Amino acid sequence: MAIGRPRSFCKEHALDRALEVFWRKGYEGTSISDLTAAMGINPPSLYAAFGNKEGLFYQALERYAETHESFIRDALALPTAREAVAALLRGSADALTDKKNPAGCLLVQGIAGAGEHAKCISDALCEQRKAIEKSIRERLKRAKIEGDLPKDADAAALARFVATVTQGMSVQAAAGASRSELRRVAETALRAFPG
Amino acid sequence: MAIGRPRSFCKEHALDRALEVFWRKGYEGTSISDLTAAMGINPPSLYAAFGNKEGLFYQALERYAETHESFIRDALALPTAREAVAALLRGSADALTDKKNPAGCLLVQGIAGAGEHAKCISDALCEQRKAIEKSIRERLKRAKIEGDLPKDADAAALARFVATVTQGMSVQAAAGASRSELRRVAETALRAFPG
DNA sequence: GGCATTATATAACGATCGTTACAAATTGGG
DNA sequence: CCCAATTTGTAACGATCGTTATATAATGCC
Repeated sequence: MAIGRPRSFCKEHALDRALEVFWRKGYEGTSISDLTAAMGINPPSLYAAFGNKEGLFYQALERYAETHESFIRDALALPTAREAVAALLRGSADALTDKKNPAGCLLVQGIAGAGEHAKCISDALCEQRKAIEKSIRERLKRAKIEGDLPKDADAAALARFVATVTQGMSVQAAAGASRSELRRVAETALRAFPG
Repeated sequence: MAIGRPRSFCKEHALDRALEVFWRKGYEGTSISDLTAAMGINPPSLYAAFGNKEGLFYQALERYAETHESFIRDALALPTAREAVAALLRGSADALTDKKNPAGCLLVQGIAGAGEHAKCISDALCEQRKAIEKSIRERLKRAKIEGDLPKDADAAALARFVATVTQGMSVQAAAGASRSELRRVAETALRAFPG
């Protein structure tokens, strides 16, 4: 059992609030004041619970991956490459314009001004994007083996294309593009996909 | 004729230096210190010549449009829609990875953390991106009239798709994607284009 | 009921942000 | 040659940045 004065706020709930702010304003655009206001706590509580701003961001990023990127794995689990990519693109259009969340994708919008001191953050987001692209690529490679994607298809190039389109869709969403507009982008992109 | 002590630096050259910094670090990621260091001048000279940080950014943005977006108009002037879009996508791949400049596109990377106070900047970049998308859309509409694009083609959707791909390519370039990788993205995107 | 332990709120730290007084320096006009 | 005009470098402004001392409040253990 814990000894000492008990924490007066829910850590998970506070983390969700922090994620929402980082998502909306980017890492550098978010101040400790913004965070403490949104989380309903004072700076010392934030530092005691999450280390510092950078640590808090990483934890928010982790939570983001769990709660808002899960549709990617679901999509890639579909039986064929085309179904998987279609679900990924359509799911991105929907997720990026979900009115319950800030528009766009944290992995793209969080970059903020990557002035030297935020390079670690920028790198972390970049790594996460590359990990997603890799999971798409692996799925397409498997599809070539399983036969639902032509043997002469370039899995790496197709995966990069799909990742590029979703990242572009994030820029569009942050600029105010509607869900139906992004869905049309997804359908158009699908025309470049074999099969 | 000008009366008073003459300016000791070249305004255009200084603006180019400022553009390079904004391009590399984004608006909010760039400090006045960064700017004065790169421009080789002191703060009062910067403020006398360009107003303030925001004014300087707008002037840098204008210069960016003149010097680094001209390939877009050239591409759209080609005889057919397919040639125009192909040149636009391939030209983007090349421009975004030109080693003489920061990787990526100022209109995408400059967003920085759009904390309230930078909303005007964010809006300006958004407007510029939309203007480009519109010029693509107009070009495709003309192509439908001229007959080199099918009458049932959706000019707005295609234009948005092309704009989305170029914006995604900017994210990829900023993350270190190579020129040949982006060229393959361009070729893949072209497969979604009619004709 | 003290005691160790932990979280709280207030208030401040040094650093940096964008911006500007101020005075010295350099020009053309009379 | 003095004056008005403009730029220059230095140095500082108040505000905010991320972070942390400090003291008080609230808990479980003995």
